[in-house]
Formats: sequence, structure tokens, C-alpha cells
Amino acid sequence: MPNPETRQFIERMGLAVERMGLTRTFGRLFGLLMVADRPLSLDEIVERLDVSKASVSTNARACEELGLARRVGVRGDRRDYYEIAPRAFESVTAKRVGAIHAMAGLAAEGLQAVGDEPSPARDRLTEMLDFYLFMGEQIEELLERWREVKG
Amino acid sequence: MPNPETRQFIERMGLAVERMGLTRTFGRLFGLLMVADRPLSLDEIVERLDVSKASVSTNARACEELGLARRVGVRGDRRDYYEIAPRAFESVTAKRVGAIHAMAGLAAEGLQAVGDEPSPARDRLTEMLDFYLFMGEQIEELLERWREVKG
DNA sequence: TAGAACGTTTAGTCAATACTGAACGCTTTT
DNA sequence: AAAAGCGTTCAGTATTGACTAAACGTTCTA
Repeated sequence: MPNPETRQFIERMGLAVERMGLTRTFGRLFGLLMVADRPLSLDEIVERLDVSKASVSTNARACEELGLARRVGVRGDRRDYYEIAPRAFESVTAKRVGAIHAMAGLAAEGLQAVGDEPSPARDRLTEMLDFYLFMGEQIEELLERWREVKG
Repeated sequence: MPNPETRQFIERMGLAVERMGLTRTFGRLFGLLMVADRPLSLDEIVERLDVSKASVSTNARACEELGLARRVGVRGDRRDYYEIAPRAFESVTAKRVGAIHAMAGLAAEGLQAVGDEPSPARDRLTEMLDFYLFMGEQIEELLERWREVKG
């Protein structure tokens, strides 16, 4: 399984995730789990990624927190195993929708701040509010549709 | 205009933008431009944000690069003035769609890497590919619809 | 009950990077 | 032609934060 193409995929996932504001190691972990043909233990991840166990432990738990991975048990084994969570992409996208709502909330606060008189600032904030309300609502509907088709 | 609510808005925008992987100063600059009632010069921004002119210069240009702000001229004045660009939110969201396409591309590479035989990895990568193709396409349509309504 | 196996926590290190102050180049003014 | 105004660049600084190694607590095993 450690063929060159797979390694490259893991590495590119690391870079892609890093570009999104998370860390490269986190992205590599996610990439590794994506191409793994079975759940992996912490030590297996340590070996495949060549990072410390402490880092893997932290990142794996963060991955779980985000809904990207989940911990699974293996019969007759007391180690923790990790695998990609079902609906991982939906759940991470749902988190993004949360950020969109936050932007809408910020826009609303901005409108409070600039007062009632018409102004360019007011127009911009109104546009921001409308845009993020629209996007948040619509993307939620997209997720809904996706779940209907694939869920 | 430097009332407490406005200051708070700027500060929260700084934090929100920072959480998205950019810098706090960048977010504050964007927030300031959002609530400004006219284009601002570098020195005005320096004063309002209390950061060095070098930093403002760099961040303002980055803001322009991202399509969030634009430089405007003021008659009889040779300074640069900045204001929020029209369709700023559309353009930043369009950039996000680019990231979604990149994820789809990565999924395709992953499928190459894991080979043709059925496997959990293959299933996951296929789901990832389908999901991001769907989302990329649909969000582009959302932007289209938004432009029709507001553009 | 001692010891091994696991995962987590924490103190410390190191690298990345955003910001500052100063120098620079260009333009305008006097 | 000198000086002031303006934006940019660059070297240096400081802060942030991810990672490592070691200690720790807990659970299982011999």
C-alpha cells in the first residue's frame, strides 16, 4: 500500500488542507485514512507518517472532533483504531455553513453599528447580510439534497 | 465614526477572518473598509488601525489581490485610496469554489493511486469525488442565481 | 503485584511568519 | 534644485503554534 502514487496523494492532501488553514500533518493524516484499506492504529499511523505519537494522538482526536474520522475497536485488541467517518464530507461542509452564518451575524452587528441613515457602509453591510443569508440557506439545501441522493 | 460599536465590529471581523486562516490585521482592514463611509488612504488606515504603514500597504494590496478591495483615486490627490470592491463576497466565494474543484481533482488522483479493485478506500474516494463535483457545480449555480437577482 | 502496553498530557524546542522601522525610489511642490 | 509626500521593499524582531520527547495515568497481562 505504500506505493508512490499513494504517498503523493497523502502529501498533496497535506498541502491542500494546509492551504485551508489547518496543518499539513493533519491533512496527511486525513489523506492516509482516506486511502487506507482498513482502520489504522496510532502506531501504524506513526510509522506511515513518520511523526511523533503525541502529534498523531492530538491530530487524530482533532480529526474525530471535526467529524472527519472516528475511533473504532478491533476485537481482541485494546488499541484505538481510526478510520474515515461516514458522511465525513457532509459534516465538514456543514461546519462551513456555520462559518457562513457567523458572517451573516457579523453583518447584522455591523448594521447596528453604522446606524440607520443611508450610507455606502450600510449598503455594503446589507449586501453582505443578504449574500450570506442566501448562501447559508441554499448550501444547507444542497446538503439536504445530497443526503437524499446518497444517504 | 470611531464609535465603540464600529470598533467592536472591526475587531470581530479580525477574529473571524483570522479563524479562516488569514491574519487578524487583514481582517481588521477589511472590517474597517466595510464600515467606512468613504475610501480611505493608507495613512488614515494606519491611524484607525494603529499598525505600521508597511503592514497596511502589504495587507491592502493583498486585499486588492483577493478581489475584496480596490484602489481608487481622488481628484486633486495623489494618494492611494482603498474601498471595498463591488461583488467582493461573490469573488471571494468564487475562490472557494476553486478549492472545491481542487478537492475533486485530488479525489480523482486518489482513485488512480488505489487501483481498480473494489475496496473501502475506493468507495471513500468515489464518494469524495462525487460530493465535491456536486458541490462545486451547485455552488457555481448559486452564484449565478445571486448575480441574476442582485447584479 | 510487578511490569508491559497504550494513549494522553506537558514542558520545551524550533520553524514559520506577520509586523515594525528604516531606507529607497519616484513624483510633486516650492 | 532641493525638499517634502507617498508607497514599497527589506532586514530584523517577536510572536505564534505545531511538533517532539519524556513523564504520567490507566488498563491489561504474566
